[in-house]
Amino acid sequence: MEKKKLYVIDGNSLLFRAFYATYMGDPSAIMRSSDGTPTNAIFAFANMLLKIISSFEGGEYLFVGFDSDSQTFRKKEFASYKANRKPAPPELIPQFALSRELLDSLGIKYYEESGIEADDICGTIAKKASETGEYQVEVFTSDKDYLQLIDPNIKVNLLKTGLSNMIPMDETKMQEEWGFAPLQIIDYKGLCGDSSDNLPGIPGIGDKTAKKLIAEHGDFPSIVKAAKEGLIKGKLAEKILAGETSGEESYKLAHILIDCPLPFGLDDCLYHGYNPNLALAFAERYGLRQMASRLPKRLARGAEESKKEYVDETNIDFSKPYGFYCDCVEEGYPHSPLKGIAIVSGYSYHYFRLIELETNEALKASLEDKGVRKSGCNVKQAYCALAHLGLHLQGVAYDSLLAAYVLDSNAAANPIEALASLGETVTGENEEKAVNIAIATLESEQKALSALSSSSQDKLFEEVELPLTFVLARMELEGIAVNKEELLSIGKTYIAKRDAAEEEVIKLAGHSFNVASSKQVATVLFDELSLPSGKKRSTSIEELKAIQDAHPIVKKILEYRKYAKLVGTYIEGLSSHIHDGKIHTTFNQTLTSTGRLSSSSPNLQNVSTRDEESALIKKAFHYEDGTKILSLDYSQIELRILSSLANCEPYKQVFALGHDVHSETARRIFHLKPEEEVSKDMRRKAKAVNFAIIYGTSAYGLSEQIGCSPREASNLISEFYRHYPEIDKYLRSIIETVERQGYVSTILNRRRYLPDITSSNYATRDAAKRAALNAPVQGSAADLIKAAMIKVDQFLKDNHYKSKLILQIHDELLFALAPSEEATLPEQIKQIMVTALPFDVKLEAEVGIGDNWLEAK
DNA sequence: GCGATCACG
DNA sequence: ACGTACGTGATCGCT
Repeated sequence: MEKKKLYVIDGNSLLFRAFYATYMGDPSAIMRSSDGTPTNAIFAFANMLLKIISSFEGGEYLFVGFDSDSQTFRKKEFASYKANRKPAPPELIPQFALSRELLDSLGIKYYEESGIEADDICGTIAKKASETGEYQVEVFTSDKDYLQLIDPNIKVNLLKTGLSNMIPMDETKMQEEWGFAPLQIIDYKGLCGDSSDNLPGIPGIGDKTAKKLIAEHGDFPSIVKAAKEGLIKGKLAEKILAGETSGEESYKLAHILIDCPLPFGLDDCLYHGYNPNLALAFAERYGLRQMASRLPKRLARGAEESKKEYVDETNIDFSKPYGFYCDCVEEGYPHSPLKGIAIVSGYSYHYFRLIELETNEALKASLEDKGVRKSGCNVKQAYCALAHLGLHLQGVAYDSLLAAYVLDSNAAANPIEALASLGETVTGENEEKAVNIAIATLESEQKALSALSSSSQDKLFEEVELPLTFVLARMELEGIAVNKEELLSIGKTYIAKRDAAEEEVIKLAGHSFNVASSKQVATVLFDELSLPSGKKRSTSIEELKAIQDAHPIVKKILEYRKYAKLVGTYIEGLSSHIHDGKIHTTFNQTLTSTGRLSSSSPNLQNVSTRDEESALIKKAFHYEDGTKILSLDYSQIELRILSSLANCEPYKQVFALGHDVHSETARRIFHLKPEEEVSKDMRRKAKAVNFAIIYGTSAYGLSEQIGCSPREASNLISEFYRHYPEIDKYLRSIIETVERQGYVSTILNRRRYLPDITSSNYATRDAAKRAALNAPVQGSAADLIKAAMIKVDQFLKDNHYKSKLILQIHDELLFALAPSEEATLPEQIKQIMVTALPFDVKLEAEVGIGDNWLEAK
């Protein structure tokens, strides 16, 4: 029989921890809501609670116990009890009341009572549950007294530092760490006391002696008895007898009550989920944006209070602002046909089916009227869907999908989850769902816009992401020309080579098997041919390259893989997306956590380019009417941005002088004299060092990359930092920032939240650190090219150029270039690109023009 | 539906 | 002692 789960939290203990974990020693720097109320402890406390309830699957019990501020029996009986305890810091005091509000808003049961302490309440609840035998109890506290509660049904999670670093203690762990049973912590406290509670214990007895005495005599009374009877000798006995009274007092005080009469039962602790309206109102009132975005939506309870009634109304006034949602056959796929459009104006709504839309001139005119303010969700898809009907969507001032993404790039990429992150629950199917998305979009608008403005992200939203969505829509609609016959003819040579390689592999193996199966490849290589395998019997490129000289089959397998990939993904994959001579990709604008775009169906951002033979695929990308391909590529964009963000003069100087950055890094880290040449190998290593810096340095990773010892790699990194100390300083400040505020920012205030930065797991936390180091650089590069795309698009439109922006590949823009514009346009676009954002470093872009994509590079 | 592999910046 | 560079998407085999 599965046991029920009960989580018991010592509220006071955790609030103190939460406060100091986010305090940083400066009262004026403390996190506050807009009205000045300190919220740092609440922020961390909420995160901890949300982490716990996010793991809930239903049927869990959760309870928080608090100290009441008035007298407790302990204080009454012992004047000195907790007398030395510093009063709570003034910034924490208002947060005690807030914590109750927080729990109410999350629907979590809590209790406090004058005269008893949190540990007695928690102890009583925990033991009550344990005694039924039906519960597994998890207690959370930083107070070691709680260890006495441990039994086969109760675990105590002791918080070490901060809130996420905790040690789960059970009977076994207790024995290992303390050398005695849970209940003996009381005897221990009687002997040693507890300085934080001002309990003296027996003066002169410390940790070691206490443990020894407990091991020899068991409990506190027996120890005193032994001393009296002369079983304990000398100075130690004297100390025990002299300190008996104070020890007795400490011993008594260390007992946690487990039988307090409480006016509620275990059933009242069953967690039923939270009311999203209450929880979001709380988060909004105190500016706790992260809390809003982290509320697990599975646990949201249907809002009890009656919502304003929306009515289905065909007669909508299309001249007033409205919300809308274009309902397509396939959600998120812009080329998918429109089924209908949901419109919400005031408290009226209507779902216009395709046929109703096509015959409603007022609605069509209004969609194209830039004077009518509209709020949508996934406006890029709407723009494309309407464009297919010949309608030019204008006047959109808000997109809830984009707003959710700007507020938190970890928020989901689809409408339902994005709206959930904005606090709107969307239900229903089909037409009803479309209407509800439009309603939720309208209802999310005010709070999302004010959240954007309070996080200084309003410009990013209004001037970058929203205008960009229309640029992307037009790029998707425009597509790129690809000649299918040429693509397939290039594919024929790949197929021939793939099949030849396959035949060879089978021959060398001595029997037929599926070469495309890595599992079967592993069997052949490692079992049948007994070739040495790296870890985990991996057959990845790196592992195979390492053993390619051991047997001729290995190179043939690599060859097979290369051509199989080209045929499967690029020849067959791409040609299936060619319609009427063009490929229309989808740019996902709300997917990546750094701010980059991604491309899918098909992905045109990963078309082969690195080796010549594979890059031939790009030859098939060309126009039939003389239109050329123009490619503009930012050079070393991430390194330039890093030098600017870090304000590193010597590094910026490399770019200002137009020097080769990898060679310059090589000169420095290998201590070359001015007249000495940079060897190819040095440059290769220096390039790897530069990348290691952007990706978050790890000496081991770098050593694997360049094939040297971790020691040497570590030296190279140190040398880099020695020459570019500002970069060292900047990267350290990034870590400090993410640890303090939980997120990092780009030049345009794009944020990346990294909740894993507080993980108790080293690898998880370390990965979060590397992501934090990379995000401002990768994200600012994304900001730059997005700003450039909007400006270039505007420029082409303003000057009636025929050339069109057709692809973005992170640091590269691809255009369909009208031959008549070849002479002047490329340079003008380049100027726009290198000045799109004011980075304090010289930016460069390489221009390439050709009849096809390969030639343009 | 997921892991392994490999394509890109 | 840990585990080992950031961000993506498509295809395949396998369960």
